[in-house]
Amino acid sequence: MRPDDILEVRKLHLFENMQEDNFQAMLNAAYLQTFPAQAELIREGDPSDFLYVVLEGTIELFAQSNDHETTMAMVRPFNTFILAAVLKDAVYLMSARTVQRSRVLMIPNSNVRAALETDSGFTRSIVIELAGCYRAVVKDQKNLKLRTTIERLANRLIRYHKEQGSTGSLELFHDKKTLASLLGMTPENLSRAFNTLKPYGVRVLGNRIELEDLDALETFAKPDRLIDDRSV
Amino acid sequence: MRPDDILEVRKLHLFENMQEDNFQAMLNAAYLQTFPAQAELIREGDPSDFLYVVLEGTIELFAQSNDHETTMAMVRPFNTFILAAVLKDAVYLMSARTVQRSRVLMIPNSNVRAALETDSGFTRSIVIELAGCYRAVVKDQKNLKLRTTIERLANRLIRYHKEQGSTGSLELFHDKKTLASLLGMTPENLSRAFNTLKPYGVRVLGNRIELEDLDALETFAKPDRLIDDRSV
DNA sequence: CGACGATTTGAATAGGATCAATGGGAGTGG
DNA sequence: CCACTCCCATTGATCCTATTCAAATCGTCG
Repeated sequence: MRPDDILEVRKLHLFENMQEDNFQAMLNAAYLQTFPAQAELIREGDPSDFLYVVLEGTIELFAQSNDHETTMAMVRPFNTFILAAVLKDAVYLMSARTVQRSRVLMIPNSNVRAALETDSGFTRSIVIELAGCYRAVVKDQKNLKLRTTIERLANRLIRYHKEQGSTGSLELFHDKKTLASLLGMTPENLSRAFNTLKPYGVRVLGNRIELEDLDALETFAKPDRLIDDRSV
Repeated sequence: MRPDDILEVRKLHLFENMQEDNFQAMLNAAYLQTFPAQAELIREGDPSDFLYVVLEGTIELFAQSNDHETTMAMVRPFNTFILAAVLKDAVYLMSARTVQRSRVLMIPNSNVRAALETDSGFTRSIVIELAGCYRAVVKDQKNLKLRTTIERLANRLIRYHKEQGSTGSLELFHDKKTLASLLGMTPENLSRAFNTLKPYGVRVLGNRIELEDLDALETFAKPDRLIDDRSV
């Protein structure tokens, strides 16, 4: 692993409270890998072997059952995925593949659990990270059960817009197909949903979306901080 | 708190790895309360103040937004709820009310976090508990996104049947209205879904459901251990 | 240029929601 | 004890959202 990579990883929330020697030991056992787009990293049902930390790129978490497939989440730097499976030493509940070329830190299962036992700073970080993951899924579920598809799209646009600096326009960092699945609808429906939002100033230019009347869109979308605020 | 209550609490997974003096300190600060049916325990959006452990009865976790309300989960003994909010010292994402008269242990927020710092056995239990909660919600979400309402009902019946000892019949421990909301459908639709399952041997007798042809039902439901098995 | 996949549009359908009305217990008060 | 009420559950009819199927368009890449 390159020295600047190490410095970068060291600064992640997950590791910042960790003792230096424990950190070194864990890093020695870990792999830093770069995957091309569309690479399958893990498959649901397999026993967990690594904790993954996304350093660059985008990872799609998805699940299948019954001949259907759905996108569960998109993981961006600098977040982890599949943490719960590692902690419980259980099988993965979701599969993961890269969307773009991505750089990923892979920490063997046993090393994570060893560090958990010996390093209380790390344990604290893990607890916070895991609690954050839990709350994210709960928000997702509220989103799914309490809103229509169009409301979900509107609120997602508002969220991405804010995350990208509220410049009046935003970039979708994944396919519309994937966005549709993430929001729990079909691609055809997503396309129609965009049309429905046109009167509220939503303009679609490929992967770039312009929000020309944020007030109107927010009035329609009724954002709810207990669903949409990632920081809550 | 009565001595036999203390013994009972001591045996919970969450506390069994805790040091005796830490356990005593925590219990001294905790409240053991009995609530009548339909009592509201917490409201979403409020800052977290207690970690709750259900000792007896049933608690409904629900959420509201946009004039709609949905049941997120039913918590039965001996599970905790609202753990993530306590750990992050954040506001609750869900509200909670009793379904039946229920006995609940309430541990103040600060005591949970103090014990987390000082007792590594407790920390380990918390991590496992939280990871379990996370995986439960992920399964719920797969259930919602990958199955139709009828499939969800069929698999839920199979699950309850197994949990209650596979005797050929099962008891719903909550209203059909609540079950409908939990499964993400309307009460009217639940009623129709039961009718649709009649050819597979599902007989409804008030709160008691008899499964007269489990094979047929399972063939229809296609249970998936990565969704339906609570132990995975 | 041609091929392929992604996106959009259109038409038909299905699944589920809503609205309305009825039946059925459980609890209440006379 | 019985009538009354209220809430839950069921049933029917209709509406609406979203899916499916089909086809056209667009853009990208070789």
